[in-house]
Amino acid sequence: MKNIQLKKAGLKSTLPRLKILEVLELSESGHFSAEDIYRILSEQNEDIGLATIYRVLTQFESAGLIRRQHFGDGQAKFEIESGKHHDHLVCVKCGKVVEFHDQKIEDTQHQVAQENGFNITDHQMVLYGICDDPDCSGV
Amino acid sequence: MKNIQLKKAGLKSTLPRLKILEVLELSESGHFSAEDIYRILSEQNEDIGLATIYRVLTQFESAGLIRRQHFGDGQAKFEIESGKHHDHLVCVKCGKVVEFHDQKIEDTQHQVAQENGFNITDHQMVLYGICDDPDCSGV
DNA sequence: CTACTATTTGCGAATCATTATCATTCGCAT
DNA sequence: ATGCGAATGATAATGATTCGCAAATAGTAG
Repeated sequence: MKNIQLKKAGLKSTLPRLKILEVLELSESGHFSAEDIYRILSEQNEDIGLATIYRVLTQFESAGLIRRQHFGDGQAKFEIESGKHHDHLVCVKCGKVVEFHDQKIEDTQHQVAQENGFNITDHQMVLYGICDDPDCSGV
Repeated sequence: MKNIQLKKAGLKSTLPRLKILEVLELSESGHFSAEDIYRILSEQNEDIGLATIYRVLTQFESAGLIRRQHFGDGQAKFEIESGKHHDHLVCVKCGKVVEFHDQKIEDTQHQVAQENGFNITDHQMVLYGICDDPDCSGV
């Protein structure tokens, strides 16, 4: 279970860490801000301090359990590290986030980096737009 | 000159605006934080308040004179809107920023968005890596 | 099971980038 | 030169995130 995951990551199994991991893993949508997690846990009557959430998220990130994303609004979003690299489409109206992967783009990115003498360590691509949910494009 | 540019943008020609535009246009590197601009102007003994710089940058952005970029460090970077769309390579060691453009990637992005029912309004792609400056990859 | 020590947590204060407030100053048409 | 609305500067306020430190806890040794 989750306590094993934490052990592997070199982190003591504590209630806050288990609960936070649970929230991150449970959802489909999967892109949470620290504040989101704080709110969700509060609703479950788990009184975990916001500072702890930030600390734990940073530890999870270092341990490679999660990834930190920036979508242009002020706050960082966190998602489980699935191992499968992907990029994001973000709806600027409703905030919906869709993941996608395109090998052609990935390959080209590396090629471009090489041409410019860069050794790529990471990259981020976010496409902003309006999604086709009736609530969005419909209005 | 620059005061014409400001007029066209519907902005009064004032000293702070002229000076800020000057800084943005003068440099090669071309990616400044508000703080950078504040520091540069201070060194020229132009005592322009930081609040004004933020305000003016926001106005320039709305007017389409400049673009706001987020490179993952906390602060926004601003660059002159050249009209030619491009993306960025950022050196995580020395902070060097290189611009590039690849039509193949652009086309694919639109295609991906379409497949997912998104109507793209904007996008951002940043490749992070280590550049080939001796100071960087060499050390 | 109990005691011990190093970690971890919680709380509030601190920090950083950015924005808002508001009195003063400035640009520009009269 | 005058007047008025827009722009500026200094500072307080905000939102996200981090720090500092005392109190609570996990994992371990006995």
